[in-house]
Amino acid sequence: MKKEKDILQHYIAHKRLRLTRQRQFILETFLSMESHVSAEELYKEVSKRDPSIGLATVYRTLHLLSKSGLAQERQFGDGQTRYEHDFNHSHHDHLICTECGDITEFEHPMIERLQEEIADRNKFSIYTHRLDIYGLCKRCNKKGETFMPTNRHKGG
Amino acid sequence: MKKEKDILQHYIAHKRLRLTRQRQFILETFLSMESHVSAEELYKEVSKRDPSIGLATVYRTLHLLSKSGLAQERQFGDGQTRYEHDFNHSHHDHLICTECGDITEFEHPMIERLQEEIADRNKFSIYTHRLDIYGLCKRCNKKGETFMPTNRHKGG
DNA sequence: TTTGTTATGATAATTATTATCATTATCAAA
DNA sequence: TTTGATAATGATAATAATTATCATAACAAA
Repeated sequence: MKKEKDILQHYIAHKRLRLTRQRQFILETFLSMESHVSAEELYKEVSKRDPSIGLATVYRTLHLLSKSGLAQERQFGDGQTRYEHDFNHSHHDHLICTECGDITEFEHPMIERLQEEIADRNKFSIYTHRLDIYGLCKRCNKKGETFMPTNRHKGG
Repeated sequence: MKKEKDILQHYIAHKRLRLTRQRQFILETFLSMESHVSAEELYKEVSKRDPSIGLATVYRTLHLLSKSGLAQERQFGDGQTRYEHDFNHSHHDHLICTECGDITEFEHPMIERLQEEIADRNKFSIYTHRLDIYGLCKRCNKKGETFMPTNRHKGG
């Protein structure tokens, strides 16, 4: 938290912006929530403790956090942009359950390595990447055991 | 083309829907274009040769093609849903240039294999997945050579 | 303080997509 | 073939997420 505030402060100073009460409070709230929040969800939480803060400011601050490296914008296909914590979080990928919406994070260095290999081969310089695997989580797998095939993915 | 039309026909019969002039024409046009088109782009192309076809029908038909397995909906982060050809196309991933928007496809069986490994470990059954790598393509890399760092990606 | 911005909140505007609805087209059965 | 039930269409209104606008307030430096 202290560290994150420093990062924001540094970015703000660098860009000659201003560190406002709202920005600090939105950052705090963002960090206190679990990752993958939408602007609307964050706004609701922020409003609880400070109803004076507007939705537009939440959107603006989320962009600011993205640019300063504290958050990462992502779309998981439900129509709204979601924001992940992006400081002191090593890169990770996602297992997304299409049944219950549960998101599990995982890391796999070897996959990362292979991606670099591909980038090199294409003279492509990687800025970031996303690997999302969609399917049924352990629990939902169990529920539908009788009629769910176990590996419906397309061969590659 | 023949095969794709058969698939659509089969799906339509199965669901007791109707094979209309519009649906056939939209499918044809979709297949004639490069992959990763948006509804708007497809509509524009369709309109050229048949201005009577409405935008809503293009949207509806794209959903139909998705359900029948001829197209796959995807979001690449530019705000609109894009549709890929999804018949007789083996699974592939994407290198997406954040500068010029160019999308290059690639395949890497080893990465696929590692994903299955992770899924197994989490008792997760894969339905599909997406791996998108964002960065600068060969050409854009060259353009900004003087001030673009070559590997801005975060370590995993 | 004053002064010159930048940020905010309320809300209008925009954009992509979906829903509505009167009219038309399809298709199976007579 | 006609017919009749109903699915599909086109035009457009509605929705939802996000962005722009703008008058007012807050900040930071002199």
